[in-house]
Amino acid sequence: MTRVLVVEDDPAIMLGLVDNLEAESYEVLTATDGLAAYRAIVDEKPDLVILDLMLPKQSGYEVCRKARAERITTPILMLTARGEEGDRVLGLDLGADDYVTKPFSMPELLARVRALLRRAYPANDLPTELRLGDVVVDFERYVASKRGRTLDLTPKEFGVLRFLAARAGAVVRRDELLDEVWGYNAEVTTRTVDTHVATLRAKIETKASEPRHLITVHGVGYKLVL
Amino acid sequence: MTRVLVVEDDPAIMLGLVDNLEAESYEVLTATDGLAAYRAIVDEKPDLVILDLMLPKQSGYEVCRKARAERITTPILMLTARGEEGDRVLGLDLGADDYVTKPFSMPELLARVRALLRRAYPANDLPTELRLGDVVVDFERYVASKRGRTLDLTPKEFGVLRFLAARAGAVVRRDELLDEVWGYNAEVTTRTVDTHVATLRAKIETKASEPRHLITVHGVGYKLVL
DNA sequence: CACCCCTTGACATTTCCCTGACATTCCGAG
DNA sequence: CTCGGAATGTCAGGGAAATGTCAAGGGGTG
Repeated sequence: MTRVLVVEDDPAIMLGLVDNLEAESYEVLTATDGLAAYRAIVDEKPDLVILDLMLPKQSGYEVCRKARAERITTPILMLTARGEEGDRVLGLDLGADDYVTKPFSMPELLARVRALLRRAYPANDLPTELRLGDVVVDFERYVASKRGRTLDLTPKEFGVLRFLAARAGAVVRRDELLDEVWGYNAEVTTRTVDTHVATLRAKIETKASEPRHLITVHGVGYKLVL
Repeated sequence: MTRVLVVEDDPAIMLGLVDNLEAESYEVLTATDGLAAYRAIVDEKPDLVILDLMLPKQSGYEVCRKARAERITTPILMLTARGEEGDRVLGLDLGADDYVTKPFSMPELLARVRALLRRAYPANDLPTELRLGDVVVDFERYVASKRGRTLDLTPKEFGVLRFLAARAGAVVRRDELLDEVWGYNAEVTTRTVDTHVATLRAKIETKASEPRHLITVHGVGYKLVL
């Protein structure tokens, strides 16, 4: 079962979080100050951490920084209050993978938790390999080739291709791609997705102007046809 | 018809909410204090509650907690003011399903209402597939074919067809189609619907002048006959 | 510093949507 | 049954919106 560590000193918020996370059938661990949080991360190795920024003894981003310094890659979702605007950027810099500002809506937070888990542990529903005609992509090793020739794909291109492959055949909207590949609060235009699809086409399609695999569905998004 | 309970003590905000909700053709109930709100939730069993946080007699927070304690699962959308972001507001996860902060944008609020209702009552969902004689439509892949030959349908055509399919056999009025397919505040003539039905007929009917599936019900709307 | 990747903006191109005009059909009144 | 008005069918053009394309610039990294 997926284990989530919640670090929060406000009892009311803590209660809400625990209830809702348990309702989604996560196993929930708790901590109410920074030092305990860090110990829990190290000792319990949760699958995900929800970390309040303002904490007794040691702030959330201290915890975050320390964990990252120790090469702990557990995904961290930071909770920030509205006034702490500048901090949120800092939090992301220090290694948090996403953040939400308080007061937050529970459905949104749960959605982000799911998204983070999906991105961090892709083994579950993302493919490790893809074959498209004469193109072979190995998502684990980040290697791709076409007729034996190496294809240089960028990380984002791998990400886009992989997510499209996970839903092969179905249409994926641009904002879904942004949420999953770029992260939930990437401040990026949906047009960026188009460019990446374009460069992907240039690399994997035989004729980029007449794509046979990376298909545009006007007004909706893209789909990958095997 | 969907019934929405609005709990708000400020007459101006109340009026705006009621007007807009009724314009979206919800049936609107009202209450102006916490006690009346709780009674209304229990007695009237609305499909959704829009609940102001600061209320006379009993706060929205209290109402929410009491309702949840009684295992009432009606979706609750909490209204909070910007200044009220004390601990109590932050604790709203004790049962509210979503919140918006005042001042809020009406389109956003309406969007959240729709989202909550969709999540809470996923009953009359849209079909993912449709078979009409020799026509097959896959709404997920956005693919349609007739006797194996690909049919090029536009997004709006998919939308119209899908909604008609959801109510297969029943007559759907033009304004219903506009609301569902085009969106609630689309500024479009009902005649536009006719055009799209016409193009759909040209594509999926064997003889467009004698439709066997997309049937006109004079003076009312259209219906899809399987 | 040089390189790579990402992002964005401008511009070109494609696709689709809406409207208006006219033709046709439907339905109720007489 | 016939007629007239209203509703619907049909069609094509203007224009908006979505997407394709390309190049330039910024930020990070080695």
